[in-house]
Amino acid sequence: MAKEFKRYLVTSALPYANGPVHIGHLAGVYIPSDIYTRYLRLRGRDVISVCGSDEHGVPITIKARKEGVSPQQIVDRYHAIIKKSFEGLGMSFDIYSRTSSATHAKTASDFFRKLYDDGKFIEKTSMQYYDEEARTFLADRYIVGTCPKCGYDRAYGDQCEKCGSTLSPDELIEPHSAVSGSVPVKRETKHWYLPLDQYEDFLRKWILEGHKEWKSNVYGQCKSWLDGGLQPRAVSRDLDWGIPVPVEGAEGKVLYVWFDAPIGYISATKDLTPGWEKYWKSEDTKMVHFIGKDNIVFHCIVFPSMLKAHGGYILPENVPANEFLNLEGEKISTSRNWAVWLHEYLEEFPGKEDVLRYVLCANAPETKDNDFTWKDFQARNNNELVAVLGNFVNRALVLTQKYFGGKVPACGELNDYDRQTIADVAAVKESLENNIENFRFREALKDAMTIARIGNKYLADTEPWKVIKTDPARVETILYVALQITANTAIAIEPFMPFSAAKMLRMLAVDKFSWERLGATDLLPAGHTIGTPELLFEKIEDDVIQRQLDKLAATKAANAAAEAAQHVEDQKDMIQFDDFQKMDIRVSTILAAEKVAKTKKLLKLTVDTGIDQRTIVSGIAEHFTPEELVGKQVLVLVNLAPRDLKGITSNGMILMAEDASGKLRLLQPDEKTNNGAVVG
RNA sequence: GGCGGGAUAGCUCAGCUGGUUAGAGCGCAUGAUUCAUAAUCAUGAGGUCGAGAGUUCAAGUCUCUCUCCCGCUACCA
Repeated sequence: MAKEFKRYLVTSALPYANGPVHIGHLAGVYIPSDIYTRYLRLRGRDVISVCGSDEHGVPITIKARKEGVSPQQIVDRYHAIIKKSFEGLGMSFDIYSRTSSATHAKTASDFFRKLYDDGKFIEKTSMQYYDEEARTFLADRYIVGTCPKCGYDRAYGDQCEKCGSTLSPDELIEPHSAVSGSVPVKRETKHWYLPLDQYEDFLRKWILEGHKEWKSNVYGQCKSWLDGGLQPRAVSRDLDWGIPVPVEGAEGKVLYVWFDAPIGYISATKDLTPGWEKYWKSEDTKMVHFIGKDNIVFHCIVFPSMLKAHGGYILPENVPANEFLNLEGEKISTSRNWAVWLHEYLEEFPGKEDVLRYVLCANAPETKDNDFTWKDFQARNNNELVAVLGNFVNRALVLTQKYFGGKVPACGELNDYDRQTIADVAAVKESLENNIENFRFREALKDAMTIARIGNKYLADTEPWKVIKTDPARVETILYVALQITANTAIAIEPFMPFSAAKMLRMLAVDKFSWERLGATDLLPAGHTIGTPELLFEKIEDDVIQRQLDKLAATKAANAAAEAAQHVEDQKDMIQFDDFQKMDIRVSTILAAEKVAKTKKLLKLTVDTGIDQRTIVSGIAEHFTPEELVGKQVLVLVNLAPRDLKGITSNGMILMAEDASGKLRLLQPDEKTNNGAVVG
């Protein structure tokens, strides 16, 4: 049932070049991808691993504008940082490319053009916001206004970063352009859509029937999308940063970043090798996409549909998406600087690349979100890498130096226990391979460590330091076996910890071992002289960990300060007394409150305004329970135009104050007052 | 709200198509040991498998309801 493949194409999600890479990216995508790739290489398979920076899209242009530099300067900066830090961690991409390259521009452009020429797109015109002053269409994120939910006055047209609500530009109060500050107008614009609905049958068959072996989070998500019905998806944008839509009359339009990014895998392969086509167009190539869970739909639904529409390309065999990694119990956030940045780690922990690789693999969010803590980092280093792996290697080598002057002793007759130990080591191979090929890297890493554990036990049980006094010949055999186990360890840890594996080879004075020899007992021939033992890993002391924790605490304090500062919003524009007089605010009493069905935030309130009893729908269900509201007096803006929410007409607005943490408070008279009392 | 994923020893996780006393690593306790970076080895104590119902001779494993966490999604003044 398992298909045979002649070659492998491994892709890793393109990091978005508006910031450096952090441990979340590594644990979710890059560490697994590198382990997989290195493993395949060791086995002598034909494999290439491609990656690169994703350098288009709106957020980069916003960041550039904020800093007063060009988008190109932004991506140049982060591309350099990311590329260098990946190298520092030992990521073994065959190529790390970028989507601002000439190859990519041509590849993506040609790809679009082919689909266009073959009539695979549908064209649609729609009304979009347009900035007349800057003469440009505005992406949702370029429209800024007041959030209708929380009142934050710098909410974007697609999302409010204060309260996290998803928005559409139409919902913003007083929308204005982030480019010029002018009030945008709606104007007609044409875009190209990929009719995903036409690929439903194909996707259903391919994924739901053909790939039941995919991870449950991936399969489930795909099923959810397919069952919900797919919609045509726009693949172009009105923007001046990106790859121009290669069609007449498409000035000012570029390819949607999610259309061009996955094509980046193809262009990277082209830059790598003239023989790129055999990796992308031969059915006997196994393509695997390593991504995070936020990317599932693009890699399982959109990109495959694009490839299918184009024709001639293979589809991914598997898309092993990981969940997310948290940091010290909180979500990693680039904007809030809540992260451990790879480039900083490499500077602060020189020579400890493998420690990070080990910890992130051992704690990878393979089945659910996980938490990275510095304390766990320290414990895994000290109790596992130092105590189990480093210690075993050290014992074996030091004993060899001590008793045999660094020469591998001859192997005498093996007893039953020796044979059993050797068999135990050999047995690890199958499990390890099986786990890696099925993307269970945590388990695979455990397997690799098992070899060192077996080694420690072997030495404890055979006690060469005692036997040397009575039976030196037996010690020769014991250390011969122990050294073979050491050599086996070096092979097994290579995909996970390449730096340490290389160091072990140096200590053993060996060039390389082939993976296929894992389990062998003649890796180091008798008489071979090994090198000088060094420590493979070092203990990490408390003060080092404390420094990292202090750093995070400082970040937290800085964020809190920034939030507090941000909270006191600028005074709004002056108004005249008459403007204020227009507002009719009354003291009212809440008579009844109930949750609006099928919503999370809405409460349907019945209030007595003194004027009448009326219904008001308010988005406060996350802050108040219906019970605690009933009987309370509040201030109500009663002459606000009615608005329908979830089919219920809301006649007015309850006035609230929001504190720095986002919590809402009711405003009420300090003493019970008659309903209908005028506020002014 | 809809959909998907997750909830198993103090911590991080395994538990395949339901079947004897629920496993591993770390931590903890006790003992052994000293070649080794006070590392190692052995033994042990820790779990009403998120809550509640149901199907079954038998459920962590199937069904339903609920709670919490994460993601996607949605006309939430």
